[in-house]
Amino acid sequence: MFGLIDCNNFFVSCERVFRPSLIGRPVIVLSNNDGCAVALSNEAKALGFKRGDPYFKIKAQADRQGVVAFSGNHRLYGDMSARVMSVLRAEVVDIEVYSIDEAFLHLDPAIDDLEGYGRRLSRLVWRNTGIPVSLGIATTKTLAKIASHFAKKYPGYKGSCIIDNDEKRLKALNLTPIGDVWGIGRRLNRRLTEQGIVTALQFSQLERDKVRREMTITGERTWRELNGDPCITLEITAPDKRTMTSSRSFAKEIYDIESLQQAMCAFATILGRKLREQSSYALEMSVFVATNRFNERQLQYSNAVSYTLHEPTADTPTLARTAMTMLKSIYRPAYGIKKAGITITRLVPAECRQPSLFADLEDMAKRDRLMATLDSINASPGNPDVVRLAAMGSGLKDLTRREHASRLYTTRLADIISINCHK
DNA sequence: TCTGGGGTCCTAGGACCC
DNA sequence: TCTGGGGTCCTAGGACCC
Repeated sequence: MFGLIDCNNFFVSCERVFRPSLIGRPVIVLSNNDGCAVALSNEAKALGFKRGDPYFKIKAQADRQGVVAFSGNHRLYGDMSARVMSVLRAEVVDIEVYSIDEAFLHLDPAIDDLEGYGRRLSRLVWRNTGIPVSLGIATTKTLAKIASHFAKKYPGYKGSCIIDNDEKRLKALNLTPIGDVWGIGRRLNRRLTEQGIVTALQFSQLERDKVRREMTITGERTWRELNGDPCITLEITAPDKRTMTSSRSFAKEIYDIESLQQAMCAFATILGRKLREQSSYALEMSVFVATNRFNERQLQYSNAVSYTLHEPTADTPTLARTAMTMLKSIYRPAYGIKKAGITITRLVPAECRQPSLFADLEDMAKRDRLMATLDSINASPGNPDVVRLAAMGSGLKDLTRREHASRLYTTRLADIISINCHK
């Protein structure tokens, strides 16, 4: 059997662990720049706020209604996620970490009371981490997803819902709008709805060949999974990333190249660290800039340039220097840049790294050692990112807005919570 | 004034090979 | 007047996910 654990309103729940007084109150977590609402508590949803709402449009109403807003604190969320996953890993046979707030599980079919087991597992995660979760159990991943929606929606399930026979399956599919099915996005939802297919049950009763023809192999897989035919497997080890991007929107339009170069250094720093984390090297890099697409009065400009490096690299200074040079070729002083970033592609694993014919191997080894040392210093919990490129200046801090940030409760010693006990 | 960031998979069509 | 057959690789665009 497959299980799908989904953390409820994950970012909001992370904030509430350290501010329990916010439990039961409307809370939202904002995207970069305090731009959009990306996570909402049930109370905030009940007030009509939606994921994706621009904060500046809802702020007045949110303030009036006592909504507490947080800037995204992704370091905290990443650490809380790791805690949740480690609790799960200790309990189940196999686990696929599917996203920051979700994991698929292989459950031992020998367990006779899966329903009770699921409830105990949900409760254990909550007890050990403070994060409330919903668990769905079924014979396929897609059905487990549906089961988890029910577990989340109806408190009666006590955190765990199981679909283990055809009667339950058909009932659940009939109650599930087609757009809520994993694999059916906005476009397909509209197309199917136009054809009168509005529930998952109706979709599952279409002719298989027709689904294959109109929705390709991915649609057919969803169809099979809904019909109880498992064809999406558990991926226990995450494959290496094939591309990586680091990009940001800025708080204000940027006209000067110095600030953009500073941002490039910050992006290169992030990508260098991520490359080294998965022991990969990048062979190609592209840099992009864009004006504010929402500002209709402004002349629009967006451009990108890409470049093949002389040899695969994961060296932050090399990435930064390259990006800054590339930036110059697309930089136009007349345009206010609202968003910029770097994408690296053609990533190769360490064992396939081929230096150029003229490479200075000693220098390469030296740079590798330097980066390893840098990573180990910056990994220290007391003070993350102490060593960085001078060209980075204050990095993205000055260029982005984060007015409602919470603390790094779990990864920075100075931010640890203190509790005052009164008699 | 203020609108996120980071990924993957699949297919069609063009380029190119023998 | 007549112009093969079979294959791979790459990329852009569209779809999806969180």
